[in-house]
Amino acid sequence: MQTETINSRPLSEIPKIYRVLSSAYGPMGWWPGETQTEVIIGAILTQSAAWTNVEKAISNLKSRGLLSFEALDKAEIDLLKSLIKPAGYFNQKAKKIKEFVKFAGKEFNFSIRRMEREDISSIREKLLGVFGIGEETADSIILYALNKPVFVVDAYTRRVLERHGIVKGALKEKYLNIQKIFHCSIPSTPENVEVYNEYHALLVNVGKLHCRKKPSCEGCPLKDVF
DNA sequence: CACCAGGCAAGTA
DNA sequence: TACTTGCATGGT
Repeated sequence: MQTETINSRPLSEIPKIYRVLSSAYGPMGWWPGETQTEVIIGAILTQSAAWTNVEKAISNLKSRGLLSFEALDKAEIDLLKSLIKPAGYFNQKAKKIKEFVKFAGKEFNFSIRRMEREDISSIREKLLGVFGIGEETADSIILYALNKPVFVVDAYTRRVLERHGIVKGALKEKYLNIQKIFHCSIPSTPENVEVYNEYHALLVNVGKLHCRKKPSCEGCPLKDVF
């Protein structure tokens, strides 16, 4: 047994936040994506981009039949750039997608099934070795595409924890340390995949509504709870 | 007009 | 290790 408290607050506040947000907003239905491959490509495209713009890019790819690893691997990179343009950073992201599918081919013979057979720490390490895949994107792929229990930490997660005084210095804290707080409170087991999925979506949602620069805490379900 | 969105890599000190 | 900067479109 290790960390029982976070800044002198009981660890049980993590699941409590989840309960409050869940009853306030209900099922969020993340991640939007018809296939596992689409979720993975979406995870790369959504890096520092608005989801509405990512949808346009994915729609463009889909209409050209470019949502399979094999097709993406064969496609001209300039075509790829033109199709994903709405998602922004298209030069960077086209290269990232190319590097990812090359990795998927070499390491897993373009098979998501083979990718799923890896255990979490192994696949996470491999993903982090791919150009363009950082910690959040790697964990998003593992959770939302491969359905394995890792908690995704993003900027909103940090802002919410910071704003409500749950974790002081959350904005600066290392990714794995923030993640550990959630893993210690809600164990990384297959039964909790749905909880991790929903929890991350709920944090992004409440963050968007109430945790931007201008404090608009009015109506926030977490107001006066912590 | 300014600001920012479900980050990351590369460069600098 | 700890900052800083470039990457780019589209909505508010």
